Amino acid sequence: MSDNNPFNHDYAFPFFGENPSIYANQANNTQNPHHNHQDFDYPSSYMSNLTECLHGGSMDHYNTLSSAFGMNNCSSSSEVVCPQPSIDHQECSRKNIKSVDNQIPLTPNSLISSSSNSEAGGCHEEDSSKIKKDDDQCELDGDDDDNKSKKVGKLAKKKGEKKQKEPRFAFMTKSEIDNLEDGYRWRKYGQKAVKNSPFPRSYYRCTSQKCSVKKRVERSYEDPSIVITTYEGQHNHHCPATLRGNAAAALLSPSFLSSTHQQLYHNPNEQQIFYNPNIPINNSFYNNYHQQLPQLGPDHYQFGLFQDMVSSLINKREP
DNA sequence: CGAATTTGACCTGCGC
DNA sequence: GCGCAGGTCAAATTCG
Repeated sequence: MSDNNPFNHDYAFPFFGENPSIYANQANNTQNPHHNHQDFDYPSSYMSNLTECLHGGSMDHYNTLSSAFGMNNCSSSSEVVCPQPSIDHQECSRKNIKSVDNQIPLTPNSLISSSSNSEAGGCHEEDSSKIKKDDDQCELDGDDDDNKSKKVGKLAKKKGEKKQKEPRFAFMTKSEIDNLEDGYRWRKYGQKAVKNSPFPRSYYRCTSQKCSVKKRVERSYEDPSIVITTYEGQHNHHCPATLRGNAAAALLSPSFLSSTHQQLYHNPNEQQIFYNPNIPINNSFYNNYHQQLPQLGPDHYQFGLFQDMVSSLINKREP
């Protein structure tokens, strides 16, 4: 696993600014009517496509979302990145972390490279795994280690059957909160130390029956204020906790926005537009705010720049 | 007391 | 084949 640069793996990052200087003016301009986050003019394409993505649609929705984010050159991508808040990194630091290397791996190559069919259609990967492990268990008959064989029996999968990776959808957000309230209910099933990072990665599964959607939450070690959340799979049910059963509605609900908003204003250092995870820095944003942005031209505010930024963010690591 | 989280062990895949 | 890192399981623990 030598390459953790998501851009080398079909990842697609939507354009969320990260360079504080870019938003400095915006942040300090309390007179700006747009400074009130609740008054923001969220691009409608972003909203609708996000809704589709979160709510489970076809792969086309991922591509559509990419388009909404101005990532047309990544249409074949199965992964998209956006922003969103989550864990308290101080809390992470407090926790016992086994290994301590680090690197921010938004991901394993396996994501992209692998392909098969066992997990499609909400089929749990454990199911196929169990089959193989059961086979192994048979082979191990007579072994003395009952616990081991028991455990092994639950993890296997059929020989020659590769796990199919669900499309992933990731968010990068500047936030002190790690776990984004997205309207769905999640159960944490694991936490792992990330190589070269002091911050662990948490694994969550949707608690709804028959829904195999997973989510990973990790914090950038380069910039601890940045949280990377990755959704894998698509919900096969309605959002349990909200408005019109719409996940995006939940994500963008007044309560969520206001809580985010409050959080931002409680921290003077976060009075920047970037911190609101619901605002994509795309063409719409640029068109609306370019007068307040550094005079770099629209090209500098699109995919390429963000890619470089995130690449360095993710790849920079000490030897 | 049931649900959720924590955490060590184990599995899988990949690079060397 | 081996070692490493990511991902998952499940018993133990904590929480509400």
